[in-house]
Amino acid sequence: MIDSTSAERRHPTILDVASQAGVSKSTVSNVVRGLPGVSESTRRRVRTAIDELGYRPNVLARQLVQRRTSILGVVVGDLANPFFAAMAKSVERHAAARGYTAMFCNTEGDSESELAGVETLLQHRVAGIVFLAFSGDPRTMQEVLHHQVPVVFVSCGAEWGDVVSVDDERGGRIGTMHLIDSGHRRVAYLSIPELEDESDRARWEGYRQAMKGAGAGAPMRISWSPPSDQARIDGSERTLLEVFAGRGRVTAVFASNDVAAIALQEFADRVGIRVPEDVSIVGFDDVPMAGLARIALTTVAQPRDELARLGIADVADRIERKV
Amino acid sequence: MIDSTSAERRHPTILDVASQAGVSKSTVSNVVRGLPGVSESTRRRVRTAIDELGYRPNVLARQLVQRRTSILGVVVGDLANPFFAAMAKSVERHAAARGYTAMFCNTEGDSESELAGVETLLQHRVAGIVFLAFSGDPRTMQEVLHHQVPVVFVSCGAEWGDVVSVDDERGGRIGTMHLIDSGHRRVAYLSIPELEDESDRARWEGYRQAMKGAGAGAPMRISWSPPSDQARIDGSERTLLEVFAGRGRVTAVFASNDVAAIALQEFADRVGIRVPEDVSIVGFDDVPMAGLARIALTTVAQPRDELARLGIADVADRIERKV
DNA sequence: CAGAAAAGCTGTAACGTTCCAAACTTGTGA
DNA sequence: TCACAAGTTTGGAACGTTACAGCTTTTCTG
Repeated sequence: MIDSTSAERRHPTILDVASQAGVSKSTVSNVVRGLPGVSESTRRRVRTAIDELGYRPNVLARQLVQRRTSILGVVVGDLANPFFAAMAKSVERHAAARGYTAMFCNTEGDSESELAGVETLLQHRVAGIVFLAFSGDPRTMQEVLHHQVPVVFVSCGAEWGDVVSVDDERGGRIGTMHLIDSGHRRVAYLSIPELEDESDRARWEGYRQAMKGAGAGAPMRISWSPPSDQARIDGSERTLLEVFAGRGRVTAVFASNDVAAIALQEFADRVGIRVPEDVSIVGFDDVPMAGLARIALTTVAQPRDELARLGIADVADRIERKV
Repeated sequence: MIDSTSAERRHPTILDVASQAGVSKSTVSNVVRGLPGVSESTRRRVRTAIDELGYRPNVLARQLVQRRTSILGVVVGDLANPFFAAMAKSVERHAAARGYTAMFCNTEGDSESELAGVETLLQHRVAGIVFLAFSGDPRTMQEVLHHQVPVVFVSCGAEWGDVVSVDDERGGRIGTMHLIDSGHRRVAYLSIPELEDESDRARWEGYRQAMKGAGAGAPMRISWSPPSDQARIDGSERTLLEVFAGRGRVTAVFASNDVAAIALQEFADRVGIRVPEDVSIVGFDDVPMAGLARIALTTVAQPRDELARLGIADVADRIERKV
């Protein structure tokens, strides 16, 4: 028995509009796309039909025949990380402003998820990809290169494709110099293993240069994974603790990013090290929460919104063949 | 003249694979989708061809014929807001786990962008929509209802559609009770106008009940937009200052969300009000940064990840007609 | 007023899949 | 050896658009 009550209403198509308005689908298509060569009266008639039926063009069909979408893939490391969140927001905004829709994929810094995410994006035939984080995995690179999709790396490094980013090396130098100028000699460099990438490398380089140039102490690199369970001090933390105690202790830290800086600050609080009395911290990125009064964190600001704008402009231009 | 050097290589299609493997497109389709009824030898041959050509099925075409996508629209208020960021991340993760790709649109709390965003999602024929924020605009409602797309509101209210959310009223009551139990009588309720929604209303209701039930002072509502320029104290802040000074001053604040709580904390720092000595603050949401040691904020936790899971499960089940 | 040009409109062929009924292969038992 | 079933494989019709050549009209032009 046919159940007529649950008759599934379907999206009206361009043909429905065409017959309702008494014209051909081509004409409807022209009206929808705002092309010239349609008389004002016809245009009105079609518009009315569209409103009456609540017609919305099927982007999928459109994109299938045009062989390109208006979707931009965005690969992000961790949406919950304030830096990425702020970046993601800007990217979304600029993409929308240029007529693109953003499709995000979160990698958690894991190259498997990154690969899976990129694969999904490519299957959706995204017009371009914006990397806000990149593991460097060659498989991902292969995948992207093979599909010849315009790619831009924003604020994260790669040895291929366009890169839009602040001068990390310079930033590293500036931040470190700030500490040295404040009288510190023993300045350590702190990074989080999960977030180590090209940018980190460049910042480290800037740090090294500054230390060397100023004749300060030997460069010292700390790679530390903040524990998720903040309850107790584990082995790695005991080691960390030594760095700030005893002879030749470090008096200042240049953190590769604000997340590291904040984690360190928090660690210091926990174990009774005072900031900035016992140790000074400078971060990188200037994520929103770094500005909170109680987290007195000196930081090297990144022009996030500008980076996002440039990144989108780059892919968009290439998609639209303007370059 | 034909420029053969820049010959634009195109994505291989199912037909390319078919001829390479010497079978029909139907067979390739069956292999790709892992359907039974294909001999092992054929399956292998097709797989080889796929690898050789780097074939990736065109999701657009697939979805066009199936008349449904595996894209989930996610409407979010402000990606840079830690609460939404954390939520968005969970949503993305759970969606991916169930085979859906998330397409975000950021509304900035503006109902025009919300409408535009939803329209875009609908044009992309998303399989469902998850609202993490909703303005209540009837036009948005109309749009969604007309297209009969499964919708779920996570942690934000609406008078229609499914809602997954914590019991805001109860949360408001608990948070307020906590303050009253600590001996406070004059407890104010603080919200940020831009973030006022159904949830806020319910929390306010819980607050009111607690105040009334405990025979504490009269309910007092503060609606305050934290200034973006934190440099100087403007008019609205002068008023706010009065609340915490003089006779009958407020000794505790229940903040509608952590963003408000943190803004208030920051304000207090700036003008020299000590927390919790001079005033106690309880927030709602438990956003990641609220846990930072130096921001000693009491907060009513939201089971973010659980909410996200439930939300996704809800739409996904409905999309898949399991419900 | 013929002929040309312009304007408006339409029909058909893609786009790359899935779906499904029909057509082949085998293998089996009578 | 034949009929029949089960297991494979296939061709063609969708899906809802856009692109574009071609067909009518209408409007100029001399």
